[in-house]
Amino acid sequence: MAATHSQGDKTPRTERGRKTLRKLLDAAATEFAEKGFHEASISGITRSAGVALGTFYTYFDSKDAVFRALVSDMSAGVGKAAREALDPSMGALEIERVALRAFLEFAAEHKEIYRIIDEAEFVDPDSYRAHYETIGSRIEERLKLGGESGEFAPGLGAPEAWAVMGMNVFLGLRYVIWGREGDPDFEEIARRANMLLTRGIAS
Amino acid sequence: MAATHSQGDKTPRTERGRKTLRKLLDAAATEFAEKGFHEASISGITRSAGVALGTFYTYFDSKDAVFRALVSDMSAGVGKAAREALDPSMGALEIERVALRAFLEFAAEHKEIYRIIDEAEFVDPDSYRAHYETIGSRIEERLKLGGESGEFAPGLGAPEAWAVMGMNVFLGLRYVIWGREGDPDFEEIARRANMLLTRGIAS
DNA sequence: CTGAAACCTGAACCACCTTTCAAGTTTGTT
DNA sequence: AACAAACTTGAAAGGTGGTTCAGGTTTCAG
Repeated sequence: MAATHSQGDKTPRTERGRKTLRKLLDAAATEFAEKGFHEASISGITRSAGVALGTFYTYFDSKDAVFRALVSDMSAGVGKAAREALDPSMGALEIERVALRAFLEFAAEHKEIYRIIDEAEFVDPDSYRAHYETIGSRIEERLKLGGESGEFAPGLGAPEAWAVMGMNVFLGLRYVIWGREGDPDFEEIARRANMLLTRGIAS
Repeated sequence: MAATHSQGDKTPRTERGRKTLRKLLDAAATEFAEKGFHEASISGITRSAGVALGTFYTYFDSKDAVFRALVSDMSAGVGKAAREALDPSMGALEIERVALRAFLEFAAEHKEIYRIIDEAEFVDPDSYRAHYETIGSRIEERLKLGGESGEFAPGLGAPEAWAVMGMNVFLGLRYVIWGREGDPDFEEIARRANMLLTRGIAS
């Protein structure tokens, strides 16, 4: 998970620096995911990264800053995972099914995301909102495209996009983060959600 | 919003005590909603309630305890609102539409809910999970009932229930909490979500 | 009326953590 | 080799805010 931290004259200039930054980011992801933003401590992060406390401030201005860097990294990661799984040659419904499965798989490999994105609601509300609005817009575009091609009903828009996004997020919460023994696998979940999109739940 | 705090020998025994407890709970709801759990302070709560700092500990064991009391109150409130809006004589699809509209309206009147429930993920994970699992089960039951009556497809279960719940929650987030000028009204949102449930999004 | 229980008060205690900084070490370039 | 810039270090400054407590006030049953 690469660090694309936009601002700050804090970019490392030597190999050693880049390695330390990486160690700090990884440690921060773990620490925040395990304890949440407020319970997490800088000293915990630096200890787990194996560097001194003061080193942290060579790379980040504050606790908030490292959290923000993490949120934008993960947000970008989700988008990337979806984009890579998709292929414009797929049918519109197929695209939605594959996107959901890719999201579930990504979440399974990065369970931290839920905690970190969710906590952004409190620590960095703008990023939180931006995260969901970006994803929502992307879904909305896909729905509109499907409408134009005749595969979807015409007139679909933001409400349907947010409905689809909410569906996906909650299925991830239940079956990935809170997954239990005997739960259906991701393929099955994606199939059933896709069925719902295809024909609804009416008989 | 009544306080049904289960445990603790902290129940007030006099009229004055009951009034103070109420003031503290109301103040806490506002304070937590405005600032979030960690930014909120006991002294802020007591100041806003018009009592001394120490008084807080006459009624609650800790900051966590008052938060937990609030979460279970609000969780109960959502359930109550849905139950009151529903009527067994309605058709299965109609029930889902009305439940969503009732939820949106309840959320509009109690915007604190989103912040407080969401933050429970970090402060009181068990309550958070219990909240969604309770609601999910209730939806699942409705879907199964609809299946038996023939109005819904047979074989609907937890995955569909969580999909519906996610849909509802995200529509609330986008159109109630983050509502913008020119957004469709709740009736319209509920109608479109219901359309999705009725026939999906395929043409 | 009266006394015990309930309730209220707010200063002080205390534990915890972010952030700073001055001094030392390493890296990479000339 | 030699030097400046980059990097590291950890003690300590500086703040915050939850929690306690001893002493005062109010309530209400008897």
